[in-house]
Amino acid sequence: METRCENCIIRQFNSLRALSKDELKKVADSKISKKINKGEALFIEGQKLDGVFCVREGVSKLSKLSSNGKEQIVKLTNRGEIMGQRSVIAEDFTNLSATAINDMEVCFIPKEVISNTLNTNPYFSLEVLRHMAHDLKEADDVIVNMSQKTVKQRLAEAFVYLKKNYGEDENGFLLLTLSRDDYANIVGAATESLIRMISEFKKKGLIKTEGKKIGIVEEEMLQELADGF
Amino acid sequence: METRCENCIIRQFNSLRALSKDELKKVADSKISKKINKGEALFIEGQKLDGVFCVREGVSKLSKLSSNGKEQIVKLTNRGEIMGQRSVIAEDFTNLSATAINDMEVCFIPKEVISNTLNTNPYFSLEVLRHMAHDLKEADDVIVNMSQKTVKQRLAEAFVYLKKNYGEDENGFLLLTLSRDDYANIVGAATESLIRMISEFKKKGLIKTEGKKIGIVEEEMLQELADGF
DNA sequence: TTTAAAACATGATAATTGTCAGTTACTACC
DNA sequence: GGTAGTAACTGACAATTATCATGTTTTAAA
Repeated sequence: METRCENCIIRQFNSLRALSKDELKKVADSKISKKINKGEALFIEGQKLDGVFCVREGVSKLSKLSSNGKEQIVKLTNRGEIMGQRSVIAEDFTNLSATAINDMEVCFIPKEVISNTLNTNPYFSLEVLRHMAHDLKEADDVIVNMSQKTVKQRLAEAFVYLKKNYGEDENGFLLLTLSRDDYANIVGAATESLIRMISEFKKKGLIKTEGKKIGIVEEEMLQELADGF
Repeated sequence: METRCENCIIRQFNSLRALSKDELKKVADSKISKKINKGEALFIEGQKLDGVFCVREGVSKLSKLSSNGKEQIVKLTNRGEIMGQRSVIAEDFTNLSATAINDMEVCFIPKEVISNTLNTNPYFSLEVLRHMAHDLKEADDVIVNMSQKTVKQRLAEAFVYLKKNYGEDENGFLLLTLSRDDYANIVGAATESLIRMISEFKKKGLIKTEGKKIGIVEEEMLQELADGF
């Protein structure tokens, strides 16, 4: 496993690319590489974070418990993303939990390095700002989808999203395999309702399944469904 | 009306407080004061913004149209807030429309001034970052509320929020008067459903109404209702 | 390999919310 | 002061979604 950030291609995909050589060296010297197993938590809602996580490999879900005890998944992270910035910047407890959906490889970067750099390198701040601006826009979209679309539309949209962002294998099944429970927590519905909807999609030939695995068969029709015909 | 930013107290409440004297002077020299009448738009979803708005007086709603044509209100702005930063920072079209809920007084600040300052003053960037971090957290909360709470719970929460953030008059009516339509677009429900729920709350003595005006009678009970008892 | 636990699935039913159709009340403008 | 137009409201009904109960399959561990 590559241990020097200077040689790590992942950083090209996130705000760390704005760092100078010196700054990058500091990050590399202080960072800690970690392996997180599927199902393990990176951090939990309400915790104080001492740094951020840079995702080298694997996918995690960012979720939050509602007062009724149900989990709501707010976002899935991609390879190359930095997690926990919001909390470190606002010097606040995390408002979300992060859980590995498959085996992950992440680098933990202590907050001191991050905040020092934020105070001195405006290009880095700007990069972080751009990333956060993007997250905020996506969050707004999720709000609108949640409140204006039906569960069916949201599920159709989720399938299209998962194919676009995580791809599929040679047999046309989504590379990112989620449990039915996770699907329910993404679209914000009862697990039973969600399973029924998956059955319905399958019956209509929009998707195919093989155990947990789900394949997108009719992407255009799913997209139309998501948009409300 | 005060015309020099140097003397404007409003800026203490937003990221502009991180500006140096020189920077502040530049802002003051380039800014344009505007009055926006109730119901008028500050900007519209999909537009390219040439700057940001600093709210001196009045309240606006940030909303987005869903594909089915319904409006979803994502956020109400407070006095002192800066609007349009996300779009200017990301050099992106606005994803939201801003409409005045009552008569407003705002200052328009051209984007060049903002982006120059972002590139040179890390404290300003950090302030903007903190503000955006706060918005992002709130957006996450809204997502969870939208997907996990009932319309009744969301409405109860909205009433408590409006009282806390905008206060009430001497007779116990909310200072911020919204149309039933706006309420529906905040909680994400059909207008008829929302009106029915207002009637129900009134019948139960949780709120009182007088035309459009709404007064909070049983704040604790509303809060409990919002939390799911 | 058996067995317990978890995940997946389906049916029946109830609760929530939306839609359509219509009435009443308020507001603004000639 | 009449009238057009919009907002507020109500009823009846339909669609969507949650809940509870129960059975089946898959997974993982003893």
